[in-house]
Amino acid sequence: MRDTRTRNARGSGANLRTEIVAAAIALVDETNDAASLTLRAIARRAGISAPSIYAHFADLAELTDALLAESFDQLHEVVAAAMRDPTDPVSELAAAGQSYVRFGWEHSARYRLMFASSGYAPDSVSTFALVEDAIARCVADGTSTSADPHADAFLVWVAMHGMATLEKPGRADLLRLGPLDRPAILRSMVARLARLTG
Amino acid sequence: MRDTRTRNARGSGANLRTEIVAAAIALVDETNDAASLTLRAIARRAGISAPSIYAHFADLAELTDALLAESFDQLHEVVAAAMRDPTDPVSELAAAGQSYVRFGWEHSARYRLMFASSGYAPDSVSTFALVEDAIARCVADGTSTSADPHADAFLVWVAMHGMATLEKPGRADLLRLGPLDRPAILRSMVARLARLTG
DNA sequence: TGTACATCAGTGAACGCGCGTTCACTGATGTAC
DNA sequence: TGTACATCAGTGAACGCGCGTTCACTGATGTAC
Repeated sequence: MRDTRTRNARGSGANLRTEIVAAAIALVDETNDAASLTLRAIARRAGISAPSIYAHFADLAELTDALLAESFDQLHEVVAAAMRDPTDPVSELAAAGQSYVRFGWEHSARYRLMFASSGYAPDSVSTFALVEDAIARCVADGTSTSADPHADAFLVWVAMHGMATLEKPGRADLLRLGPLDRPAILRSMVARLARLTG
Repeated sequence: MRDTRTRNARGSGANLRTEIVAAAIALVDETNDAASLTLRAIARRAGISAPSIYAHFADLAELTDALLAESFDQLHEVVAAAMRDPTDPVSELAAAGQSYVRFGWEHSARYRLMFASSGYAPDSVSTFALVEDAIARCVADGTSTSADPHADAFLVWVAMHGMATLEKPGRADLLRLGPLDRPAILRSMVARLARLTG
């Protein structure tokens, strides 16, 4: 790793900042453990020496902030992308839920870190808005009887968050639930909380 | 702390085990940070030397397991106690939800630790059963139209877990939700997911 | 009843480790003359 | 066109710290004779 890296050309040293954040994300995703996010481990992963990080971040906390900001951007983009395919608002809402929960499952430690300390971060507001808009379109469509899409979007979000963090594929038998149809379970939750008809 | 402690009488050295677990719980609750759970910090908090822990636990992991087991017991007892007061099943279900979520808020770091690594631990099954029974009583009562109390209890649980970990009092303004009536929000979620009537 | 002894509930010092951070430095490269 | 120099993108060694764990020990106390 350290051997293969070639230094950035003069004037483009800022590229390393992006590489460092990417290395931190790869590290927490692969170890699936937020505790492995140390400054030295991130540097090793990025193929640089530990002090090099200080040219781009004041300290580890600032690096973590950048990781979180990038992660919220990714989550928003994943959900927004999933909502582009469907043609009706009910399917959009379902796609939002599935993609959101999938992100939580696939990046478990990172997702938990995103919501660990600060409650829901300001950066999650834009993703919340996607859900709210979808419910509003369902109401306009006649497929939701929600009287308050804003409040109901919050309920849906809480449910998505619960699925993303509580349920981990492979442990279902503990509750004698049999093989769980997770997409169906999430659809049920979203349908009831967003007051979908039919 | 170290000064005030007097050693256990001969034959009751096992008492220290309980004290160590209590110290670990106090530590994670007060710092609200699972990373502060180090063997040395726990020993300091318990007023003993670090090596003393090894008489009762093979290593830090075993101590953490004991902390988690005790915490799941506490959560179960909190929910069970809250369900003893009400006289109708709908109120029982509401009380279960409120007490569960309150536990998550009041012991935030510890609650997250409980569900961090292993998904929902086997120890949570008994608490799940409390919810399932309450829904079944609602059905028998005619106050729920649930066709599958077992599956719907899972949905309710996911919602409770989501509330317990996502929503932290004091940040509501971020989503322009105004002052949130959290008990009412939780009641809405439970009512819709458990298919309560009226 | 007195005393030697085994047992129990701990302690203090030490180890090697990875950590965040600091400091003086190095070597390539664009720029001024 | 050649060369001195400033700048940039990093590096290597070192620091003090808290950590988990090991080890030899200490001192009180119950028990056997």
